[in-house]
Amino acid sequence: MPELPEVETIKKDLLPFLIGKTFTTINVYWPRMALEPSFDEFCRQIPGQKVEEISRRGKYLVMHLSSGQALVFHMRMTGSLLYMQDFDSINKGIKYITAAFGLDSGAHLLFCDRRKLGTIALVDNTNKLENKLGPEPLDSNFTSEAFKSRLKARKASIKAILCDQKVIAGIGNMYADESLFTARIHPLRPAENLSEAEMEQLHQAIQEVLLRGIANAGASFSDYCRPNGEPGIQQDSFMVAHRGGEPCHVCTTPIVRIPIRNRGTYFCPNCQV
DNA sequence: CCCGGAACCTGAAGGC
DNA sequence: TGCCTTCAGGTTCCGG
Repeated sequence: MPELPEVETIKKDLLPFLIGKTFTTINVYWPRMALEPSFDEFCRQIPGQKVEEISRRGKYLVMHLSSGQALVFHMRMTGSLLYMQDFDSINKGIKYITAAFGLDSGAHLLFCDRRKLGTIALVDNTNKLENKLGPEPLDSNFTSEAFKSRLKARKASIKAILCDQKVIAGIGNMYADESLFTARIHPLRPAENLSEAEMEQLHQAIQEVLLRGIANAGASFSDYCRPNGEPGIQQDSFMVAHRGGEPCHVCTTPIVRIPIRNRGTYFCPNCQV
């Protein structure tokens, strides 16, 4: 499930192949994924546009186009972007293609999504995106003080708060669990009850965990893969995420899985208090 | 504003 | 072997 490190990896992998290239064709096989503007306009306005820049905001991948518009991708749970030098649009055994972009280089960019929940929007500006997202956890302005102020008076569990994109952008289920393990904080603790020291530990843990995720090119537990089709290796470095029943790396206590907000949450009941 | 739960999706995994 | 149920989790919407 692509979270910040996975989307950052996709961005870095695509950059050298897409910058300066122009979309020549667009085929959308699952019309509901094209959110904005109308489906017809989406298909009409993209051909002829050059990719000038690619950025990431939270879990969103943003392609800045020559018209000044932006193409905003969200992978949700099972979406991935594949870059293919010689995709012939007939059938190469690639499954779950929901949209295919042709490029003037002859290559193709494929959006593949088993569960069809991923989305693409063609927007005039990213204001709407900015309005629903909190700060970037790896930006220099995301200070420990900024983090603390966002946890104040929040009664919900710290796990739920970490996954709230308006509090911090880009953290999802896996990296929230890893951050809480690293900071030795129990996921069910109400956010407002964390001590100053715990909030500082968690602030640092978030950055460590995300940077490691990026260095390892993301975690391929599910459908996520890099644009060249290869998996990331971060899943091998996770301490608790998706490791229910396995011994904790620190104390050997079995990792526990509980639901929080209907999300599987993994933690060490001995290390995290 | 804050919080929690349902809906959107469908392949994979597990039970019988 | 095969049918059936449950699970997976990011975002949006809705009700309290």
